Amino acid sequence: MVIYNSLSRSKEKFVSLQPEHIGMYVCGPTVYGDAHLGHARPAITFDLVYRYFTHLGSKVRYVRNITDVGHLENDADEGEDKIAQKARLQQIEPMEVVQFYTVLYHKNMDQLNVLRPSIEPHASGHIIEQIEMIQRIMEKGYAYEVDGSVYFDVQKYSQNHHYGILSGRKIEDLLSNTRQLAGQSDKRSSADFAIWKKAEPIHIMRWPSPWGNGFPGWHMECSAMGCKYLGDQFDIHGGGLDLLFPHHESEIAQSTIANGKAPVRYWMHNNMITIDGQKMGKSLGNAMSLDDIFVGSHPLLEKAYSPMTIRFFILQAHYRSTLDFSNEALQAAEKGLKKLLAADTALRNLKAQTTAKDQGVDPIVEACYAAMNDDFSSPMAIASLFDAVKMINAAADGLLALNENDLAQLIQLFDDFVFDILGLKPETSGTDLELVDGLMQTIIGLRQEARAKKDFDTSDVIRDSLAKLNIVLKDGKEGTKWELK
RNA sequence: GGUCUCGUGGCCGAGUGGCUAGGCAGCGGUCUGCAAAACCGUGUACAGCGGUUCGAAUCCGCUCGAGACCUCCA
Repeated sequence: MVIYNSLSRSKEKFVSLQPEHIGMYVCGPTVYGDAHLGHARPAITFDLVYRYFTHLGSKVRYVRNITDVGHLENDADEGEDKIAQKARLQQIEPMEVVQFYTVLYHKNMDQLNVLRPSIEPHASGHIIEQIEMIQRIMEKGYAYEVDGSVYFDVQKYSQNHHYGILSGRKIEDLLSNTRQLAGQSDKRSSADFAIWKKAEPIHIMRWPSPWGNGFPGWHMECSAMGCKYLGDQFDIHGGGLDLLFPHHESEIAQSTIANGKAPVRYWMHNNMITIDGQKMGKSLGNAMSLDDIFVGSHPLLEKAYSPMTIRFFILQAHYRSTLDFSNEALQAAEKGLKKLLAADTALRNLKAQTTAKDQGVDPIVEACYAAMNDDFSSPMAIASLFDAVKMINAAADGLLALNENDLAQLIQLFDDFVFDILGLKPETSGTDLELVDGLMQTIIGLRQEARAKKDFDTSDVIRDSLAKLNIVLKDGKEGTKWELK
C-alpha cells in the first residue's frame, strides 16, 4: 500500500504507527453556509480511505472536525468571526447558525453515503485544549502576546525548523511576498500568524483566556483536537489542497513546538473541483450547493443529479486531480453508474453452470486491490469493475457460462468494491418496492397479452405511459423486466 | 512578482520508457413487432518545438496555454 505524501511529494509505503490501528484527521466544514460540491470531494475522498482501511481489517479512528469558531471573515474586518458576522446579519444566535448548517451538512453527507467519522469534535467545544496548547507554545518562547492577541513567532521557529516544509516555501520568500495587511501591525513579522485573537466589542462569540476575552486563531483547533484524540503524532491528516498553506503548514509549526515532534506522518490533500476550469469557491460566487444539485435548481444545471451520481462522478477521478464539472460529464457518470448497478442486479439473478470452466475473475479482483493499494486509485478500480460488468452481461445474454466459483467471486467483488469500499448504493425513491413490483407484474402481464395478440397499439400505450413515470420496460427472452430510470 | 501543479481522442478521465485503461457520446451490425437494455465491431489521442534513447504520451530543455497557493475557503 502506497500513499502520496504531500510532505515528500512522492508516494510512500504506508506503515501505521501501531499495527492494525490507524489515526486519521480530516479538516471538516466551516458551518456557516450550505454544503456545496466542494465539501463533497474531501468527504468522499477520505470516506474512501476510511472504508478501504476498514475493509482491510484495520481499526481506524477517523476524526473530522466541525469548525464553528475562529476563522476570520476577511482582512478588513479586524478579526471578526465569520460565524458572528453571519449571525448578526440574520439576527439570530451564532450557535443557531452552527446547528442549522451542521444538520444540513450531515443530511447531505448521509445522502452521499459518506460514513460518519468516529469522532466529530466542534472547535467551540475545545477552547480549553486550545488555550492550553497556546500556553505551551508561549512557555517555550515561540509565541508572543500583543494587546490581548497571541502570535506564533515564525521567524524564531525558522531558525531551527523549516516553516514551509509542507508547502515547499522558503521563509525569505514568505517574508518578502506576504501582503501587508491593514490592522496587523501588532505582528513582529508579516509571516507570523495569530493563535489567539482578541475579541472586539462587536464580537458575539468570545471566550475568556489568560489574555482577555477572545477566540482561538485560525489553525489552533485542528492541532489541539488532533492531538487530543489521536495523540502527539498520528498517521494521516487529510484536507483540501487549498488548506495546504497556510493552514496545514501552521499546524505543523504549532504542534511541533507544543508537543516536541511533527504531528503527522502522512499528509493527504484532495484536489479541487472546478467549473469551466476555475476553482469553485464561495468567494468566487460559483459554488453550487449539494441541495441545488440534488434538485437541479442551479442555473448551470440542465437537470438534477442524484447523490450517487455525484459520488460516482467524484470517484471516477483520482482524488489528486482537479475535477472539472459539466453537465456532459455528470450525465456520463450517471449512465456509467446505472450500468454498473444494473450489472449487479443481473449478477444476483444469474444461475451457475456447473460444467463451465473458470472465466478468470481473479485478475479483476487483483486489479481492484492493486488500484486501491496504489494511492487509492478509485478510477482504476472502477475501470476493472467494468471488466466484470462485461463478463456479467455476457453471461446474462447467454454468451458466457459462469460456474459457481465465478459467480461467488463476482458477488464478493461487487459486495466488497462497489458497496463497501466505493460506497455506492442503488437509489430508490423510497417507494414501497414490493407493492410496486406486484403492480408492475400485473401491468406487464396485461401488456404481454396485448403483444401476444399483436395489439401493439395497446402495448405501446402501456410502455409510453409508464415511461412518463420514469419506469422503463425491457423485453427480453426471459420475459419483460422493469426498472426505475 | 514568488512557489507549485497540470496540458491525453467529440466529452470525462487512467496510464510514467516498448504490450497503446475505462466510462459517456458517435458510427455499423446482432437481438426486438418497434424500441430500450445488452452483445459484437469500429477511433492515424497524448499542447508545440528541440534533445536523450534502438524505441517517448511517459525522461530532459525551451515555448505556448491553463490552474492552484501566497488572504477566509474543501
